[in-house]
Amino acid sequence: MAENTQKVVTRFAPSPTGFMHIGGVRTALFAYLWATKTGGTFILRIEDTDKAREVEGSIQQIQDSLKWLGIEWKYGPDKPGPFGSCIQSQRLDTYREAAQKLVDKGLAYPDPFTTEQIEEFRKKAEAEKRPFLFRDYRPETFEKWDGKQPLRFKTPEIKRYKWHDVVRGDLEAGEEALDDFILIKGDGYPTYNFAHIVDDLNMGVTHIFRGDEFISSTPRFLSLYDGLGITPPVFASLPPILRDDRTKKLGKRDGAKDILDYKSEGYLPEAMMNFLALIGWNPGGDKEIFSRDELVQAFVLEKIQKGGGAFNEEKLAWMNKEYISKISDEQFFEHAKPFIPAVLLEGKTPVKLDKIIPLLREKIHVFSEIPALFAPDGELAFALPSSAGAPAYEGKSLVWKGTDPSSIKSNLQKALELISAVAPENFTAENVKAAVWDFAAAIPKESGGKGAVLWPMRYALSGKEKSPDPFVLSEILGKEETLSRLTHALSLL
RNA sequence: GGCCCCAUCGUCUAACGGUUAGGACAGCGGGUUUUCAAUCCGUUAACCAGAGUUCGACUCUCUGUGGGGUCACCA
Repeated sequence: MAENTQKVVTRFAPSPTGFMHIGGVRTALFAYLWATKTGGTFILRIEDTDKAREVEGSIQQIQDSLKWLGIEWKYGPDKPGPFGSCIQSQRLDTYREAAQKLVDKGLAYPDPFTTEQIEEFRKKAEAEKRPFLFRDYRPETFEKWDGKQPLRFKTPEIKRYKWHDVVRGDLEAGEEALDDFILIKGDGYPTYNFAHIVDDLNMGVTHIFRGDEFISSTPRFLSLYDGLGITPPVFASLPPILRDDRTKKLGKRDGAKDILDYKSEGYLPEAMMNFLALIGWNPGGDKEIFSRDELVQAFVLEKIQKGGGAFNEEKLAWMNKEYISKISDEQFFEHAKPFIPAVLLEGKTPVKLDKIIPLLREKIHVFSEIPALFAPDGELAFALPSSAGAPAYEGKSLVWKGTDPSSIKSNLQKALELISAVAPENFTAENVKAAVWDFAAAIPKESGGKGAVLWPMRYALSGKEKSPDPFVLSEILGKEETLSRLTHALSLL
C-alpha cells in the first residue's frame, strides 16, 4: 500500500514570539524522535504570521535552543526545502493561491463586517447567554474578494466531527465547535488556522505533534481539510506540561524558563533531552536513563501519556548528575570552565586544576553549583581570606565538636610540624596523610578523636564547611601554600 | 457558561482483568566518613468517589467530583 511506503514527515512550528520553554521543546523533541526513528524528515517551520507579536531575534533563539539539545532539522529557516521557504511570511503567495481556490469553489468569502460590528454581535450573543457564531451572520450573497478584505472560510457542512488521535484515541465534537473562521487577515497575512494546513499539505507532513490545546479547534481544521479536499495527517496531541504545583499548564507567564537558561546554568543537553522525553512518554519498565539513540530506538506513539505531567527541576538535577558522572574529565572541564574562579584558570594560584576536577565532579548536580564550592572572597580558590582581611570562614569555626580551643590549637600546631617534614617534591595526598595519620589516630575519643585534628585542617585549608579531605587539599595547594594557610589559621585561634 | 480532554505515592511513572500495586526523584531512618557534601542500605507514601459488567477490577461501562484546555483578523 502507498501508505506503508510513505516517508514520515513531522514538523515543529513555533511562532517567533520570544524564547522557547520546556513545553515547546518537548513538542519539538517528540516530533524529532518520531521522524528520526522512522527514517523520516523533521522540519522546523517558523509561523510568523502575527507581526505584532513577533519578537526580534526569536528565530535565532529557537534554532539555538533546538541545536543545543541536538534536535536537528532537515529543512528550516536556514534551509529551504523543495517546497520553498520554511518561514511563513515568505510564503504569502502560497496562502493567497490556496485562498483563491477556496474562493473559486465558493468556500470562502470576504468578511463584510467591521471588527466593531463583530464585537457587537459577540456582546449580543453573550447577553443572550448563547455562544457567538459568526456563521449565524454569514451573508446570503458574497462580494467579490479583492484580496484586501479579511477572508472567511465558509464551513462546508455543519456537523458533528469524529476523528482519531494516536494519543487520545477516538475524539469527537459537536457543531458548536465549527464556525466560519478567518483565513486571510486584513493585513494580508494568513491566520494560523489556514497557514498551517496549507503548509502541512505542501510540505508533505504526515504526523502533526502538538499540544492538546488544539484539540478543541480540530473540528475547524477538519472542515477546512474537507473544503480543500485533502486527507488530514495523523494527529498526536501531546499532554500538557504542568507547573510544579500542577495548578496549570507551564507557560511563560508562570515563570517557565528559557530553555537556554538551563544551558547557561550548566545542565547537559543529553540530560535535558532524556528528562523531557520522560514527561508524557514512557516506554514501560524501570529504565530511566536513555541516550539519544536509545530514545529514538524506544520511541513509540502508543506510549505517549494522556494526562499532563509536572516539570520537576529536582529530578532534572539528579538526572544531570547522572550524566555528569559519565563524561570525561576533559568534557567536564569544558562545561565547568565558566564557573571556576578566574584566578584558578589563569594559574595565578598554586592550586592544581586537574586535581580539583574529580572533587568538583562528585559534589555537584549542576555546573552552576561550582562557585559555591570555592572560598567566599573569590580571590583564592579553596583558600583562606588574604592575611590582611578579617577571617572569612564560613559558618562553623575551626573548633571541632565542642572541644577546647587550646587543644585544637596544639593539634593544629603539631600537624603543621609533621607536614613541614614532608619533602616538597613528594607532597602528595598519600604522603601528607602518612605524616599526620598516626598522630591523629592516637587522639583519644574523649578529646574528639582524629576529627579533632582533621576537621580544623580541612577547614583551615579550604575555608569551607563543605570541602574535600585535607590531604587532597594539601596536594592541590602544594606545600608552601598548605603551610601558609595552616599558619594563618593558627593565628586566628 | 457552551464544547472538549484528563485522573496511580508530594512529583515523574510501571501495570495493558487475577501483583503483598513495581521503579525513580524528593522525604524520613540508618551505615560509612574527616559532624558537611557525596556514597551505600533501609523505609514512609498512591489506584478521586459511587454504581454497574465480571468468578474476579487500578485496568471495561455509566454517573458524579476534581483538574486542565478552548471558545480572536494569537499561534
